[in-house]
Formats: sequence, structure tokens, C-alpha cells
Amino acid sequence: MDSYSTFQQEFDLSMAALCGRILERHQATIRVRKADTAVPNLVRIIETTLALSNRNGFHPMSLRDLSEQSGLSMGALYSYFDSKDTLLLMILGQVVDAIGLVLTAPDVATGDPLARLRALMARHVYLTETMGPWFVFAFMEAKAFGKQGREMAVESELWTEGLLRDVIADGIDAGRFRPVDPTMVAALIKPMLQDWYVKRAKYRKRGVGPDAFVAVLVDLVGNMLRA
Amino acid sequence: MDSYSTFQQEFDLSMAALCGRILERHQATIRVRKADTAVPNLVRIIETTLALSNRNGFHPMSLRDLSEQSGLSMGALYSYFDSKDTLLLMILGQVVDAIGLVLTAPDVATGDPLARLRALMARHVYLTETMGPWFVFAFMEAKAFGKQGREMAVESELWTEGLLRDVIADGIDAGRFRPVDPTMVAALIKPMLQDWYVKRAKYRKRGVGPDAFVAVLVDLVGNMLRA
DNA sequence: TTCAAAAAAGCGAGCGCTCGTTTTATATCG
DNA sequence: CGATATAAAACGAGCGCTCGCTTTTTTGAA
Repeated sequence: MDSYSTFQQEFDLSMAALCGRILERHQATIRVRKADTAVPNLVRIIETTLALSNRNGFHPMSLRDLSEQSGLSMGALYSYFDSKDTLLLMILGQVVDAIGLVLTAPDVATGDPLARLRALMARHVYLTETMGPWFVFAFMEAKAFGKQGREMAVESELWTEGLLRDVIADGIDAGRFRPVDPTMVAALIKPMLQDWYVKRAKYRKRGVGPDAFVAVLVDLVGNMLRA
Repeated sequence: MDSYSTFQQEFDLSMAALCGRILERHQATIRVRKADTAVPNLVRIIETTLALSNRNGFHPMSLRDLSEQSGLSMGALYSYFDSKDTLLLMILGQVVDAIGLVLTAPDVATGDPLARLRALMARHVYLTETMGPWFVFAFMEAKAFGKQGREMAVESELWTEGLLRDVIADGIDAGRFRPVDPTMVAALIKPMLQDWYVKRAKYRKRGVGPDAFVAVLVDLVGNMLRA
């Protein structure tokens, strides 16, 4: 894992692939059986939902707006989900799914602590670069699903933080990092990673791409931890 | 400025004071003339709005919920604002107001770069500690006010980032910091500051208070920048 | 290969209801 | 009483969602 283009070859996170996963996970509620029909329509639905929600919020988006913008009728929409809440849950679930897929890949688990930390941060940046609107959506709308959504968000947050914390703790034990509080440092690296997708427009305007962002992050975190 | 308790003595950011400012700034729309009546009611309205919105979002919060929870009738509510959007704007405006008040205070402008950076970060943490729910609200709901809200948020974000960037640039010029990109470092300090209020519950659960958070932040950023 | 029957997918007006807002009525107090 | 503040009731627009119907696709015996 050394650059964004390598990452893109390793993981298929295209809209089609992601919506294919959604179709699998929600076979029970999606009434359209043929994948060749369902996947392209799901792509249209999800793309439009992300666009409208990330502009004004999920709740203000009416299903009539979604119908109009996506080109599917109200009736057609309701053969892909059985309630607006289910639509929200489909997207949140797919985000959690993708995090698990990408951040547990093998090469994050061995080798030099700084290299592992770099791999973890790079993976996070590349993942959120590919699925930007999904992550913005999850970040902003998790609470809209009430207690359950909040808990899902907190759990996912703590899981990622735990990956960072363990690598930092290993680095301290190995004498490669100075003796900081691993939990606090992990907790503070997380929001910097999140900034990449929350403030994506700002970085784009400044000409900072994913690889440049990772480079700065690794430099700063490296100096933060240097023994 | 050396601790949270000093900060609290220096700035009056009580609900009453903040709502007093709101009353001043919205004399045109608030129809209740007597401040002795208006301020306590505004406090109830704003407190309830922040509580309900930060749980489920501003848009999902109905004015009937707000009426019931705040103890004021629909009619009474509408003598304090002329639309739900105005209520949102009152809160956002007061947040911007408070940022300007606190972060431009004098002792942030002179002295050792690291001390100035510390003062700036400490002020930000203490401000957001005092006005936690206000900042969470502003962070999550700015986009609900459409283009205008988004631009207000971006402007405020860039202004704060600019304060950090200038101090870092001064530090580099003075040879006290290593030659990093001041804009990128400022951009990455900001989300760590924001994490204090966005994830406040997590830190509370871990027994990390504002002063401890500032200490960690200063330590990490100091090592990040050490020449 | 053909073509009607069956199955799948899509359509959109309309339902019940809740929303933000307005209007009307009542209470409080100098 | 008159002014001010609050409470209660009412309104129309727009919401999520449904359902009777149409269109498209697939099927399979001739």
C-alpha cells in the first residue's frame, strides 16, 4: 500500500460494487429480484440521496425530491426500501461494512510501528477519499437514526480508535515512540483523519490531494511520537 | 489565561448573558419588550432547542415538541422568533459572536510563539467547553440554513484557522518551529480542537477534563513543531 | 421462431397525518 | 382599563407511504 492509485486497484469500492453489497444485505426488503435491474437503480437512488442529503440534510430531503432527481417514481422507490429510515440504514450499514473490509486488510498488522501507523492512516484517507459522500452522510446523519444510529457511530469510532491505539502502544513498548498516552493520541489522530472528508472541499480548493494529505499527516504524527 | 477556572472568571458566557445578547441583536423580531420576562424565556427556548436538536437534529424537532418541553405555548414561541429558521439563525449568530469575543482577546497577540499557540488553543477549548451544545449545534446544523449557513460556517472556520496559521508562521520565522507548511498544520490543529466538543461525551466518560485536554494538545503540537 | 400468458417492475394520484404558521381568545399587571 | 404576554384553536401545505393500474420483460408450448 503506497499510494492512492494502488489502493484503488486493491479494493473495488465503485458505486456498482457498493450497491451490489447493499442488495445482498437487504434481499429481504428489496422487492426487485434481478440484480441487473436492481443495482443500476440502487446506484441512482443512493447517489441522489447522498447528493441531496449532504446539501441540506436527510430529513429535509423529501421522497418526492428523491423521486424527481433520481428519475424513479415513488412506487419504484418503495420497491427498493420499505421506509425512509431503511434507506438511511442501508447507507450507514454499507459504510460500516467498508471500514471493516479496508482497515482489517493484512498488511496493517505487521512490521515497523511507524510503517503500520502510516498504513492505517493512509488506508483511512484513501477509503474516505473513495467514499467521501458516504462518510459525510454517516458522520452527519447517524444521530437521525436515534439511539441505535448513535451507538453504531460510537462503536465504529471506538473500533477505529482502538486500531490506532494498539499500534501506538506497540511502538512505545518497542521503544520507537516516546511514552505518550496511546488512547489520547489515537483519539486526536482520528479527527485529523475525519477532517479529510468533512472538509474535503477546502483541501480541494487548495490543491491538496489524498497522497499529499497522507504525507503531511505522517510527517506530523511521526514528529509527535518520535522517541 | 492559565486554566479553565480563570477563563470562566474572565468571560461571562452564562445562558442569561448569551440570551441577553440575542435579545439585543434581535430586538426587531422579538415582540416581548420587558427584558426581565424575555431573557428567562429565551433561556428556556434556547436550552430546549439545543437539547432536542443535538439529540435528533434541528429539522426533525417540531415546534410542538419545543413548546411542550420548554413550557411555552406555540403563540408565546412566536413572539420570540418569526420563523423556525430565525431561531436557528439566533443560535448560529451567537456562536459566531462568542468566537469573535473570546479569540481576539489581547493576550493571544504577543510573546513567545508556543505560548501564543497555547493560549489560542486553550481559549478555544475553554470557549467550547462553556458553550458545548451551542458549538455542536452550529457544527451539525449550519448546512440546514442552505448556502448562507454553509458560507457562515466556512468563513468562521477559515478565520480561526488563520489565527493558528499566523502564530505558526511567526514561530517558523523566529526559528522556534521547524519549517512546516503553516496552513496545513493549522488546518490539522483545528479538527483536534473541534473534537473536544463534537466528542465531548467520550472524553467525559474517560475522565478527561478541559485542562487535561489542553495539556495533551500542547504537548503533542509542541513536539509536532519542535525545531 | 412466434406470440399470448404470466411475472416483474414501474407508475403517480391520493390517503391520513403532522408540520410551520396564523388567528383568536384569555390571563396578568401596573 | 389598556398594554402586554400567553394560551388555545385552526389552517393549508407538504410529508411519508400505499395501492390500483400500466408497461416491460420473461417464459414456454406450438
